[in-house]
Parts: sequence; structure tokens; C-alpha cells
Amino acid sequence: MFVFDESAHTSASILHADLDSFYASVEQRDDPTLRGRPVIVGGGVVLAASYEAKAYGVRTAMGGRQALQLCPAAIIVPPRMSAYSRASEAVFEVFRDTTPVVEPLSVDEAFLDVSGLRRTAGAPVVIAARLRERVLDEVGLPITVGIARTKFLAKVASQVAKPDGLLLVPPHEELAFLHPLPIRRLWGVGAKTEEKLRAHGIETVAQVAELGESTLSAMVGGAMGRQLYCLSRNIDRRRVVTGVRRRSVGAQRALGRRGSTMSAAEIDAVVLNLIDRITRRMRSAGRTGRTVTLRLRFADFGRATRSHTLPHATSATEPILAAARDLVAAAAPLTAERGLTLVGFAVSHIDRSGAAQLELPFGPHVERETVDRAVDDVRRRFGNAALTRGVLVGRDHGVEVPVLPD
DNA sequence: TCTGGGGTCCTAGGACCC
DNA sequence: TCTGGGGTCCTAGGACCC
Repeated sequence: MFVFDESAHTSASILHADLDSFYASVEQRDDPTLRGRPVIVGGGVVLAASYEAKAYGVRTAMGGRQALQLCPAAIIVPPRMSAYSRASEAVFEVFRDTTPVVEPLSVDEAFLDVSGLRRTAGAPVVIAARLRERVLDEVGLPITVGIARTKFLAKVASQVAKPDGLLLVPPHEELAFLHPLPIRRLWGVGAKTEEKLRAHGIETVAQVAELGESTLSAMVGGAMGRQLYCLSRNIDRRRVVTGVRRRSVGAQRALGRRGSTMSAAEIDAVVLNLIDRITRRMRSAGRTGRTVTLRLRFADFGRATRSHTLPHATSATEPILAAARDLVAAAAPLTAERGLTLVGFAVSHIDRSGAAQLELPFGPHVERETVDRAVDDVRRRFGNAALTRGVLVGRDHGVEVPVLPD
């Protein structure tokens, strides 16, 4: 018997949902006097601009002074991060109520796979239209949705459809949609890569698609060359995946000019605060990490990183703070010479061998059952292949235990 | 016009091991 | 004893994204 399976491979059933000017929209939602007016969220730097402000040329990451020159009537609003987090959670509830296959990309965008819902919920374009209505009705925010057969095209579609839009790229129109686009639309092409390609006279996706993989790799590097080769030829087999784990947790603080004049004790207070924030977030998320990375920015706008890898993954404040202080001390000559303007840390979760640790509230006596539960949990998350050894982490020490493979 | 706070992934060299 | 190839891990830097 022949069964026709209209799956995600052949139909446009990947949605890319992207909230419009997210922070600014939340401010306009919560304060009616801001609606219809140019709103800038941020202070020294533009974190988000409403479409009324964008019409004047205001862009994210622009300096506040420049933004006001472009749009003197703009209303500057300080950011309210917790309000944005709550709004994000509410939107993602609507996403997950639409389909279980949701892949978050950031606080304000996600991929949704609706290929399995045609019979129960209708065609993707119907589902997308209803999703937009629900986000507006239930959360009060405008959202744009792109629909296509692949992730990349769905994302480009939502960018093209912004603001407050809906755009479907039918499978038979993919190349006609893709090829006239400027190279900057290709995923991973920023200012530097754009410049390299332009130096060869390449400005559109169609022109990229005329080149071979080795030619592209010679221009922009191996991995980027492969990626451009595939995307420009409309090859994108990535699926929408759920349960993607964050790979690092970080925090940073800009110090401005006064960073250069701060004493070691003042810098240490910043370090302590950053590590406390990071480790709290790690513990509340149940994550551990092994590599502590110090990020520095200097008065000359140069950057540097220094990192240290601990013998065992942990989320405890003490070992991570100790590593952070060592890194800062080792970098002291550098900061003294170049003038410190930003300090930050990141702790990455999973080491490169793919080993995974699960931290549990072990008491002084560890029950076999507890260990088995941890082993099961790690297997569920990472698969059997990842599991070669176990690590029991105490308050400030770790003991390795062999884990028998199945 | 000089700047925020989060992240991801890739590259490359050196150390080390088999 | 000499030599080579292959692999992993750590570190540092760079590009990019929202």
C-alpha cells in the first residue's frame, strides 16, 4: 500500500515567530500614552526602538545621543527586564499551546514545527494567523510569523514581513524569493563577511549560489563557506528541535571611563557581584559548568578573554569565584596598561568531550537509587553514548565513580 | 558616534597521549 | 631509539546574533 506522507520535507510547515521591537512594544502595551509615539528603550545605548522611532533611522545598539539627534521627539524609557521576562513567558505559553515542537532562539523569537497538525488544526497559514491573533489578544503584543519549508527561509520570511505581518514562502517559489536577496540576509553574514564577499563583487544570494564550495571556503573560511554554499542553494535540513540546553551562563558590567581608575578592591566587588549572579542563575536552573571565562574590554576598545577549566563541573560560588579572582589577578598588568572599561564572566556548562554532569542534593551518604536516577536522567538528556563516567560533586570536592555501560 | 547585556559557533596552536 | 599519525583537551581570539 502506498501512503502519501505530506511531511515537513515537502510542505511549508515551519513557522518562525518573532515579536516586533519586543521591549518597546511591552512599554507601549503597558503605558497607553506611549502608543503611536517614537519610543526608545535604554539609556546610553538603544536596546530597542519602536517602529515610530525606527522610521527616523534609530537602530538597536546605537548610541543614545545619536538616536536623539535622529529623532529628537523620541521618548526614552529605562528598561524593565522583569516585565519583558514575564511577557516572554506568556508568549511562549501560546507557542507551546499551538504545538509541542517549539525551539526558542531568544526571549522574543522561536521556531515552531506544525507539520503534524494539519488534520487537527488546519494548514500552517491558518495556524500562524491564529497564533498572531492569540498573542495579540492574550499578551497584547504584535508578532510577525514567517512560514516556509526550511528554518532559514521561515526566518527570512518573518524579517521581510515585519512589522506585524505574516508571510508564506510556497515550496515552488523558494528560489525566486531567495536569490534576489542581499547577502546580508544569509544566516551568519555580518559586517566582516559582507565586506569579504563584496570585495569579490558579490552582492546577492544568487551570485553566491553561482560559486563552488571550495571557492567560497577560500574567501570566508571552511565552515562559513560550507554554510553559504548550502543556504544560497536552498539546502537546509535542520529540524526544529526541542530541549536545546544552554551552553553557557554569563554576566558582564560596563564600567565606562571610571573603570581605569578603580582600585583592586572596587574591581573585586564587581567580580563578586557578577559571579554571585551567575552561580545563582546556574543553581536555580540546575546547571553546572567547568570553564570560567573572563571577558575584558579596554579604553582603546580592544578586547581580551582569559579562561580556566576546573577539574569538575560545579555551580558552587566558591570554586568559581576563586577561579574568577585568579583570572582577574593574572590579567592585572593588561588592565593597568590599557584601561579597563568592561568586565564580564561566562561559565560554560558541558565540557568538549561531551561529558555531562547532573547535580543532585546528595547527602553525606549517597543511595545507589539516587545515583541510578542521576544516570537515567543524564541518559535521557544526552543519550547512552555520552555516558562514560560519573562524578560525585561535594561542596568543594569531587569524586569520580565509574558508570557501567549497559 | 564610540557602546549594553546576554548568547552561539568556528579557528588555530600547543600540550599531551596512544 | 627514532619517527609518525591521529585524537582530545585547553586556551585565546574572532565573527555573529538578538
